[in-house]
Amino acid sequence: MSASAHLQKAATNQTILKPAGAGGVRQRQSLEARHNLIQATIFCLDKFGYADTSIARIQDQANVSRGALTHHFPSKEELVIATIDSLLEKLLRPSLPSKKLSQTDIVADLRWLARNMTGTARGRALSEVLMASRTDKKLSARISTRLTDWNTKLDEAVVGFYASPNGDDDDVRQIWMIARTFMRGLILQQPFTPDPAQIEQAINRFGTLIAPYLETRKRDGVDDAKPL
Amino acid sequence: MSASAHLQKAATNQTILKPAGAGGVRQRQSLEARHNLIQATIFCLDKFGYADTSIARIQDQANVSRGALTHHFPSKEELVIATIDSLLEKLLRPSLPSKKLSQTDIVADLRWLARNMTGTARGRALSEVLMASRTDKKLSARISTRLTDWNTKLDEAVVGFYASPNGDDDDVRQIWMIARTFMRGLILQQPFTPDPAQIEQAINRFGTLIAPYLETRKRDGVDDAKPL
DNA sequence: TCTTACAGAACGATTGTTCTGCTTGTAAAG
DNA sequence: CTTTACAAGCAGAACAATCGTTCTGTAAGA
Repeated sequence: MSASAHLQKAATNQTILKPAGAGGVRQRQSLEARHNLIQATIFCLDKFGYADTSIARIQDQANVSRGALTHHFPSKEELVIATIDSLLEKLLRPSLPSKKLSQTDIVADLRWLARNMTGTARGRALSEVLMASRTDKKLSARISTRLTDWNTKLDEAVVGFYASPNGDDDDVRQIWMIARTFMRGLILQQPFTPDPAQIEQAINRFGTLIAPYLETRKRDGVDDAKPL
Repeated sequence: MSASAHLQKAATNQTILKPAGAGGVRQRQSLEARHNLIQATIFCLDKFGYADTSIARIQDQANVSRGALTHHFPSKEELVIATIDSLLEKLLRPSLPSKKLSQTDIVADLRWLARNMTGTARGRALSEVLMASRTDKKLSARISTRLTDWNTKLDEAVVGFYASPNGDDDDVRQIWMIARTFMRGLILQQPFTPDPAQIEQAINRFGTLIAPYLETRKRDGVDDAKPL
């Protein structure tokens, strides 16, 4: 079975029209195995870095056999792609059952953003893949459209929350693109600035820098995803 | 017994002119080999990334034998450390024979900063090592003091060029720390934003964000290094 | 019965390190 | 200045370990 077919199958399985909880023992186990492998990949990317994330490490972390892994993901690249898909989906629509957008405190939103990008295993794992994709052209070719699409979706979500004082939505997009870039840089800046307090202060200060150019938009009461 | 043998062979050597002021032919060759190996390492880090920068690739790029490489650097870690030292030194004191600090145009300085950190092989190579050091604790332990020291030196240089309107030098340090973080983030943001023009616009915009909080200090005419 | 899900051995290629042997610059000894 | 001893510089084979992939065999749900 080809790799893309695998992915398509996994995607359609999620929207299968079956009674909740059912869906076959076989299918359920398979999806669970896939999920475990992806979680293990995220864990290894975060803990060992992209360079030292090997198939053996992942299968060891996921507690599955080598055969099971290669069955679900015929190559390492497929596993990485699937992991990225999982990362992007989770990072775009995080579970926030109780906490909502602060609306009034941009700095608080920035802190939330920083926490998602540098304070979680998912955020750090994505950074590892992003850095690797810079030189791995084969990987880059397969994820570039996903990343740009994701970025666009993010921009649209942000525009739904914030507005520019001069009314230009592109300005909002640019400000938040700068914010995201700054957050990503924190991962690389950390070795230079080991003091967490200094990092936090920088985040707060950055918030005051961009705050004058952002206004909170009137919300419609929809519990949308947070802007990342 | 073999002494006379290779002494006769040694007589076939061409006479080498000693360069005036240099410390021996042997030493010079050795330093040159080290330099070539470090340059090759930078090249490979930039082109192949940290994960795919192997000893074989480096020795191939530097056109030296495996024995020569292991002679100068007994382990890969030593080579990486030496490369980092070279990178930090070059990045702190770049050669700018004609161009000087603009003094009046902060955005121009930011562009120069961005070019040094993301537009050169050295800057990208350093980013690769920084990302790798996040999970490689052995490497991190060996370079952490170097990095923090380098960061401190950078801050001092920056304070020599810029001042805060409120007179607080720490504020200048913080602003430029934010600027450096933003620049580092550009490397990770690039896969999301492939359009170079958009990147450049973001840099310019970022400059306008921090410009109100920076004043150019009266310079003493010293041709110091540019702040990075 | 047949396909899916999995287990695990085997594969060649490549990793970084260690080792042996040869060449050669250098400096002390004559 | 010549001779000689020696360590530094270097070439390359050999090493075990690990890489990702491919393969055959087995169990079980559909």
